[in-house]
Formats: sequence, C-alpha cells, structure tokens
Amino acid sequence: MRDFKHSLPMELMRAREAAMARFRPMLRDHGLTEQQWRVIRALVDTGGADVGELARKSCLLAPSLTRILQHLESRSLIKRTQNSTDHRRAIISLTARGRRLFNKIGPRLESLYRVIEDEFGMERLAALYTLLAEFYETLQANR
Amino acid sequence: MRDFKHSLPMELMRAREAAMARFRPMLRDHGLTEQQWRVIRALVDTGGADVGELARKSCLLAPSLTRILQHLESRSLIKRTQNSTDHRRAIISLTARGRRLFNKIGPRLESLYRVIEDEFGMERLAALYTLLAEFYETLQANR
DNA sequence: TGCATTTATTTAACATGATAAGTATTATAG
DNA sequence: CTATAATACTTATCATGTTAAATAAATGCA
Repeated sequence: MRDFKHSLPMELMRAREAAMARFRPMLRDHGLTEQQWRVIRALVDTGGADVGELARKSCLLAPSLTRILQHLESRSLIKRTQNSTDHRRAIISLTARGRRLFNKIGPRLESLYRVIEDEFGMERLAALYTLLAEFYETLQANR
Repeated sequence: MRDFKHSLPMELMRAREAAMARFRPMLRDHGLTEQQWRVIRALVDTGGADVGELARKSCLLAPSLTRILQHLESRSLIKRTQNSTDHRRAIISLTARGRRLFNKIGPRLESLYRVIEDEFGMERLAALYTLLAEFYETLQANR
C-alpha cells in the first residue's frame, strides 16, 4: 500500500495548518475564529448576500454558518434584512462596527500573507494556486 | 486587497474537501470518521505507538486524539498496553478486529485513490505533492 | 534525598464539521 | 386554485478543532 505519509488529504491539511498557524493568533486577539473571519470577508466582497451565497463564498456548511451568523449578530458585527420578494431568504450584511473590525484586521493579515509570499516565492506560490484550482476542477467535473 | 478567491488556506481546504468527498461515504458505511481512519492507518504503519507519536502521524491534536482513542477502544478496535519504563505513556495498538477492519477498507480506499490519479494525472499529482511538502517545510523552518 | 520543573496525557469549555430531520416559504403540476 | 414538490434555512446530534487548565509521572538540580 502507498505510504501513509503520501496521503494527499493529509498533505493538503498540513500545508493549510502551517499557514493558518500564522494567521490564527491575530484573529484570536480580536475575538474571531478563522471561520468567522471568512464570513466577514465574504460580506465585504459581496457587500451583502443571502445565507446560501455566503455559505458558498466562505466554504462553510449551512449548519455551521447558521451558528456563526447567530454569534456575529449577537456581537453586532452583522445585520439581517428581509428580502421582500422571497421571505425564505434574509440578506446578511456588515454593520458599521463589522466594517471597522475588518478594516483593522485586514491589513495586518495581508502583511502576514506577504511574509509567506517572500518566504516561499511568488512563482512557486502561483504554481501551487494553479495546481490546486485544477485539482479542484478535475474532481468536481467527474463528481 | 488581494481577491478573496485567492486565499491560499481556502484553496487548500477546497481541494482537500473535494478529495475527501470521494472517500468519506465509504468510511461512513463502516462507521468510521476520517479522523478515526487516520488513527487506524497510523497504527498499521507503526505497529503500535504512544499517544504523542500517534498525534504527529495522524495530524490530530492531543485532545481530539484522546476522545478518538476512547471511542475506538469502546468499539474494541484498539487496545492500550502500559509502558513499563514510563507510566505516563500507554502504547496503543490495533486489536485483531481493528486489523480486519483495516484490511477490509484499505483496498477500497486505494482504488478510489487510483481513480483520482487517473483523472488528474500522475505527473501533476506528483508536482502537487512536491509543492505542498516544500510549502510546509518552508513555513515550519521560519516558524 | 527532596523539591521545583518538565513531559505526557487528559479534562474542560466553547466553536465548528458532518449528517439527518424539521420548518417555513415559494414554485409547479394538474 | 390547490395539493405537492422543491427551495432555503434552521435544529438536533454526535464527533472533532482549538485553547487553556488540570493531572500524573519522570527529570534535573540543590
């Protein structure tokens, strides 16, 4: 059998964890988990979206997102607006406080990311991005 | 700011999830989570190890591993043997039942893995492995 | 030897991951 | 127009992720 060390899901996880270990402490200093941050960032990107779109953009399962939104709402970082044409959907958007938090954290995470770019090199990083995107597309196409 | 879609941790996660989606149903059919399977596989690889070594080999945090071992022990898939020289460490190993389960599932997962090899191509897969390992090493080295 | 320190593992507490089931709203066939 | 199916979330349940603290055994040093 193929060596255990060469399990692709494990390698993907280890690489991801090595990167997240750089980012997580700063998020934690601001009382955010990485998942909560993904939601906030998706809301900045979209300027407001329903739960389904948010789930796709932030790569979260619907039940997880439901809990995270409840949490963020209790901290007044997001707000819900009823969609007038479809009452099943609620449009989620950032509050002013949520935007302020994003503006404070975003640049700091960017600079941490640049350190990684410097260490690993832009070319290899780009190559990695390409392979990952191709891998994902291949597996989705034949699903 | 860099496009949200190009967040490396997200891309790593998406690629991993695409792969795991192929494997998870079969594990589930046998009542195993992916993490439980990683532990079983690490035990086959090592032929028995203490909790610390298992945590490293299976990429699990110690608290998670503690719970998983309790679970696997209750299903009689693993057993604990006291280390006579160091009473803090218990050596974990598979039971006969655990080995039988591994022998049943292992080959089926292997064949699923070969499908991915065929779809994505051995060369690109090897390139991906290499980049992932280099990325991990780079980030660990400068930690 | 005796005691502070380190190491190995477990507990605790809270957040998320994964699957199934429930609820409310909208779309659709007849 | 209405019963039915599909859609969009939410709840429920169990397992794991993450951090901090607790416990117990082994080590190191005065």
